[in-house]
Amino acid sequence: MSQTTVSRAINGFPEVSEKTRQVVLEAAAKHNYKPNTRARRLATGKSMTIGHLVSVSKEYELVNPIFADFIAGASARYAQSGYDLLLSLVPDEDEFTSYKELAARSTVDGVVVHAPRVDEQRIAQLNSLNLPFVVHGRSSNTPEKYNWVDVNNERSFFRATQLLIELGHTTIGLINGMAGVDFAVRRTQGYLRALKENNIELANAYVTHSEMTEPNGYKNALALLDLPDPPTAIVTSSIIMAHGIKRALDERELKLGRDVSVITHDDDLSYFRDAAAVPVYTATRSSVREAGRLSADLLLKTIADPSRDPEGILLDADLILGSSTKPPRLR
Amino acid sequence: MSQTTVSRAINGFPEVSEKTRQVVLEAAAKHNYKPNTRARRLATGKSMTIGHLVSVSKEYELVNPIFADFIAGASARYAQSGYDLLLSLVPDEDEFTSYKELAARSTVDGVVVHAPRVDEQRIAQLNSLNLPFVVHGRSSNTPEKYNWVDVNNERSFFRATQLLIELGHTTIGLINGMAGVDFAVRRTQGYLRALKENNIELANAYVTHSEMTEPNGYKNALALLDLPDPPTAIVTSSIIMAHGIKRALDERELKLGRDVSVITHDDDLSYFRDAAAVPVYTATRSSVREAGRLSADLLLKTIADPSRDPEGILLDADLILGSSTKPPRLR
DNA sequence: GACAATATCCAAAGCGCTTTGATAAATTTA
DNA sequence: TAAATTTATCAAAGCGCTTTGGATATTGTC
Repeated sequence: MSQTTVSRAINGFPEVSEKTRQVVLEAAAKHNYKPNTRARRLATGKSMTIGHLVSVSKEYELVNPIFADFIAGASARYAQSGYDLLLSLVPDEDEFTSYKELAARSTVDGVVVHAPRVDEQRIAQLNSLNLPFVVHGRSSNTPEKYNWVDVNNERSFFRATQLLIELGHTTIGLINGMAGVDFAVRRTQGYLRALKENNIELANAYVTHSEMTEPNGYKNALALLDLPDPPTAIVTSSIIMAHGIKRALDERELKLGRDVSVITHDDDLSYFRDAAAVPVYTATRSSVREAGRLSADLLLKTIADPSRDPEGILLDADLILGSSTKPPRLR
Repeated sequence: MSQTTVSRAINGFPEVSEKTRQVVLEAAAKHNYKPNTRARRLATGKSMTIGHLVSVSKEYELVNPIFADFIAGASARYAQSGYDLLLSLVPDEDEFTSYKELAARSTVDGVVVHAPRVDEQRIAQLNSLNLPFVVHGRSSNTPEKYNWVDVNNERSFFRATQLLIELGHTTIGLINGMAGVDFAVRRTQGYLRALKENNIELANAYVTHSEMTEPNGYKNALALLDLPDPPTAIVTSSIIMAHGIKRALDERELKLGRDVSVITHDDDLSYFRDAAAVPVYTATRSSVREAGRLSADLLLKTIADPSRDPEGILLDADLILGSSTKPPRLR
């Protein structure tokens, strides 16, 4: 039997009779034969691989735990379509070089861009490389067209802040992610808009920016509590920071909700699912795993049809009421 | 200039003169030429890829956040040696099938096995596939030889429990990971040995097993606190669970340390680094990122020389004193 | 039953590199 | 200066598939 027939039988082409196909498949099963990945990729000219480059800052050396859930969502879709997932942690200064290499060597058929900044260089660069990509998040100051999947950060944080104001809070802190990262900027905008619409003016010191770690949540909460007029409510960008905030409140013998209200953004991470009937934290919730799925779908569609117009998918976070928000105590 | 010369110039073979090499390299740089990954892999017969299969249980759908840090450690080493990292989340019932496929198609040159069970089937299976691998963890009941990198879990939890006993605690709970997973079993053994050596007998109810999530830490802590004779100290397997335990203590208006002592295992996750001068939690600490690095080194060595005898690397966790452990209060 | 149409199958080319074995040029040795 | 080495380069084979363009066998049509 010829190689051609075997190849067609295995890959489901119609040119081969059902009978022959069965014979081939049985023989393949018997010898545990599977077409060699490397040869197949060379012959087809496709890498059948999606790259996820996660940039790691030299100073911080952090790996954002939301990647685990995002990738879990994406990975399932890739598997369904026969794609592999290539994960690479690169020092952030090497990031574009890495993309260029992936493209030049054609190691991957597409990439996902994580944590875009407000003025994200990578997007124009990737467009010029002609490598299909999807951005998880958006980049406010980037005129280019590109595929993206994002949460409505501005609106979410507007609503969160608005809710606190409606409860009677007027001194509200924001413990946000790193300055310059797009989602953090949009969240600050939403927070500021709510204050403004309610004629509340607050000093810049009520907003902090840092990597979203537990220790940073703690440290920044203490800083806010040490202000001359400490906030009675705090909005924060991550449930991990919320845990740090909680620790700061404990240390100051303040009770979450009663003494200080907290609203957090909740990515619905599998290890921190706040799924009680009444959640611990009032939260703007949006599953990052779902975002991973959608990003993967979008990328696979773009790879299948590269002439496709870039698309943006905007997810709306739910505002979930928990027990961490109450009206402010009278002073 | 012939293909041969170009190939040799780029890959640093000595058969080409320095002058020619420079000419080639300059031309390559000018046209941004990089050898095609697919073609190179087919020609060399190597995939230059390491697979990490993370099994995801259908019921839980959890992604252990320690993978993020483990992989961060491993990824750096792979990059140094020119290897790519293939990440695949597979439903646990399909796991062996996935390994078999990777081997048959020779998609990867080696794999890392995560979260081995006490009686881990995958090890014998992988040995039979002749696919180089390293286990992160060990498998107590597996007679096979294999490469592994593990923490001294038994000893760590023995020391942790011993410390609590020395402080005067006699009723000590253990909030552990899933039953059957090797590290959890060894930790229970260490805990039980310390109790036994100090002639302390406790009912089975003082040990709980579950996925290491925050909500499970909370739930299991409440269960322990509801026992007729509640523990004055708790040992737990993850800093994420420790946060859940803390929440349970808050709810019961018990103070961490003063009312209930807690010792946790601390993987030194980048988002939960407990690095204050006096850490919040007394902990058995061992960097999972370092484990990732060591696993990668071991795997790459094995791939380079497949006849190499399997090696085991045993890391000792540090016992770090924090402020979550105090002598028990008098009742 | 002759011819067209269709269903099956196959030989060979090609994917873009690495590597082997050979040749030509430069250098050393006698 | 001729022969023996060494150095520098190249032509061609091959990695294990997919795919193209034919060839052959089968079926259908009038």
